[in-house]
Amino acid sequence: MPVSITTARRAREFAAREELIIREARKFLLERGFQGWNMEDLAQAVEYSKGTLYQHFDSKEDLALAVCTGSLQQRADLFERASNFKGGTRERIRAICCACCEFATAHPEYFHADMMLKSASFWDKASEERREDHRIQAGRCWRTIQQIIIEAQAVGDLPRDRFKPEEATFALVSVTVGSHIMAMEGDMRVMAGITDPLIAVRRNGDLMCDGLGWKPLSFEADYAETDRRIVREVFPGATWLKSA
Amino acid sequence: MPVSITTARRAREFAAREELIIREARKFLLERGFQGWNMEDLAQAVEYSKGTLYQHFDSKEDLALAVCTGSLQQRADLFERASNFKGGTRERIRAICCACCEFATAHPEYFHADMMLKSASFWDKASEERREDHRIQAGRCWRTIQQIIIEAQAVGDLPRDRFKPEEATFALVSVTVGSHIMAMEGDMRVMAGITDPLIAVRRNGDLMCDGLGWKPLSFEADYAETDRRIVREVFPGATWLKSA
DNA sequence: ACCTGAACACCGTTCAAGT
DNA sequence: ACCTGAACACCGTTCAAGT
Repeated sequence: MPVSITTARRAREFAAREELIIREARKFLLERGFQGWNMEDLAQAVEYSKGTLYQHFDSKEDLALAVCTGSLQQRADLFERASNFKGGTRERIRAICCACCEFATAHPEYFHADMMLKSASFWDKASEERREDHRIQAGRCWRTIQQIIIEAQAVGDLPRDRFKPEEATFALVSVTVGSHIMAMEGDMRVMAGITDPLIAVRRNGDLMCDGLGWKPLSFEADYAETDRRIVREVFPGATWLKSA
Repeated sequence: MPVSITTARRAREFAAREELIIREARKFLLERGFQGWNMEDLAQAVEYSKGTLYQHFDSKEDLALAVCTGSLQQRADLFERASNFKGGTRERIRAICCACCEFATAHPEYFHADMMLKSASFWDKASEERREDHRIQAGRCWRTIQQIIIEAQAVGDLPRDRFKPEEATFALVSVTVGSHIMAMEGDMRVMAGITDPLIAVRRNGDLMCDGLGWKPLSFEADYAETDRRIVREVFPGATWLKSA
């Protein structure tokens, strides 16, 4: 038997096993947080030994980063899908905010995990390859927003003279991430009188768009119908709009 | 000797030792992150045994939370100082943003530490007393912003009909926290073309105020002189304005 | 009454031995 | 060639012994 056939199958099986590990690790991260499980638990869940886990991942952190990158890839997919929504630039950026909601609903563990990624010593313990993978997906998310902004400035929906496109992108990314993080905290929700976190996140995105001068401004137009169209055309089956 | 005199002195000495431990732990957190040191290291640094550390703190997390609460208290102090700035409501909220810069300069470890606080299993490991202390200081920060917003709505600088005060407070808190977090990341700074993170944070705060319709809007007025006044009157010796 | 540090427990990681 | 799990290392936490 030619070696190449065997090695190809082996490579597929190896990749499939890696997927299995990541899938189980995602469940653990979601249900118990990074500290709430150990490599022994995970080895039992995937029915391999601890040693085998380390054939795939340099460290527990490396594995957790792989989980996060997988989620981030889906986030980027949703962003790109949203950016193709047929509508004005402000409606399309609204679709991106809806993609955030869709993502947050599908990956409720992600923002907790994202906090983990931002704690100091985490990245050092992951392999350069995984870090690069993460950077690629983060870049896709960034560029999707950036392109809508460039287009909005080109067609005159967004002022050209007040800021560079990347400043606007940074503002939108910051407010979205910040809102998600803040809305996760119970105390914060009480103080802010938040009943539905995702509505609060979309609202803040809206306010930032208004601040950028992105026409038509949120209080000059009624976007309720746009939201319904976004759900219908881009995210059928979405559950996060009903209470809006 | 009356017992009460001795116990009073003991209590003072105990409190002083706790301060010492927190001070050294802050240095470690700043220089090495939560994982970068152990209780043995800290015991040596403060010249007590590990057992003594546990007379003060339930766990390493409990101690780290105490460090963070200490920082947050100073943040709240700066906020309250800033809110007394003599000027319009929009100038006063600008002073709060400057307080954030002052705080970020004095406590560069805080935002990394804050990420740690938001990771899942952290709070469980801290004592209820420390959690309550942290909540109190967070509440002070929140209320300082909230009061300026209420005042701004009362005097007509801020629309009354578009949102409740707590929605506006939530928006401002979210964008500020989100901007700090995002501006910490090297990749993000490159993509966003950020040279000075604190300028980017203030800029985003400005854009959110514009989005709220907080008059006078940032592009209708020149706040450069206000910034200089804020530094002169509230934060003399500040280093974060020069490059603005 | 207070402090100490040896001992314990837990878990991430490695690697010699097995198939 | 690949997998295993005992062994190791590290460190947070406890508590019996000491002063």
